[in-house]
Amino acid sequence: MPELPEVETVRRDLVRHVLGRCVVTVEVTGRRSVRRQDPVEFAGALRGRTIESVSRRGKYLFATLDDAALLVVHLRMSGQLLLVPSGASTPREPHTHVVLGLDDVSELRFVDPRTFGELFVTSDLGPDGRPAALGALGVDPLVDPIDGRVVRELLAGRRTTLKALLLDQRAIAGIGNLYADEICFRAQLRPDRRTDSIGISAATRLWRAVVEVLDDAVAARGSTLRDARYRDLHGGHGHYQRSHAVYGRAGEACTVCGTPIERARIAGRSAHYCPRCQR
DNA sequence: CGCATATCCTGACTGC
DNA sequence: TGCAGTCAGGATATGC
Repeated sequence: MPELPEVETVRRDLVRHVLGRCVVTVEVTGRRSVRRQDPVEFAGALRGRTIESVSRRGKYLFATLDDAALLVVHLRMSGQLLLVPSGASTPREPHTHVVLGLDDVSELRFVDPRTFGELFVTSDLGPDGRPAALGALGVDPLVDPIDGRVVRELLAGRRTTLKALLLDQRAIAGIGNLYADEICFRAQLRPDRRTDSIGISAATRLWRAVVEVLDDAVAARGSTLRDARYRDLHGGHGHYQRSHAVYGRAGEACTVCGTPIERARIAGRSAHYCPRCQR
């Protein structure tokens, strides 16, 4: 499931391969993937536009068009953006819902079996330059400069579990279930630890873990799990799954102390942690 | 406020 | 082997 590192990997691939490309054709076959606006309006807003930059905040991708509108993409659970050079030769995968034909005869395809993902084009931007239609998005650990004071405010500002805080996109944007668990492990903090009980040194450790885990995962081009739901722009796998310490490892030995990794339900999600290394 | 739960959906997995 | 049932999760809405 694409989280910040996977979305960032796709963003970098897009910057490399579709920047400056003009959208020539737009085909919407999956209505659910373009559900915020009329597909005809969506197609009209894209056709003839050139992609000038690609940015990201949390798990949202934004492609800035030459008329200053934004193409917004969220992959949610199973969405993939695939760039296929010269359209006719490569058969479309099942669940291909949107196809953008580009002026270099490549195709940008949106494939999404579970149809939770979505695309839309908007010019209605808030004062922060982000689409007004999106809910509040918190700090992006790889985009926003952040100091210890901000981290302590985040932690003290709510009485909840660490896991719930990490998953709350209004607080921190980009972390999902997998990376939340890996971050807690790296920070040596239990996912069910109350945020208001985390002191200054642990808070420092936590933020270092957030940035390190996400940086490492981006360097590894993200995590592709057994279900192979995440692919990069060219259909390739990430390999950060090889570095997972806890996620998906319930019952297996902790890589540090050998204690079996436990799995519990925290904040409505499965959580994996080492009961010995994490306090 | 915080938390749980339901919703959307399909594919992978589990258990009989 | 095959089939039915369960689980997975990102964002959002709603109820307690």
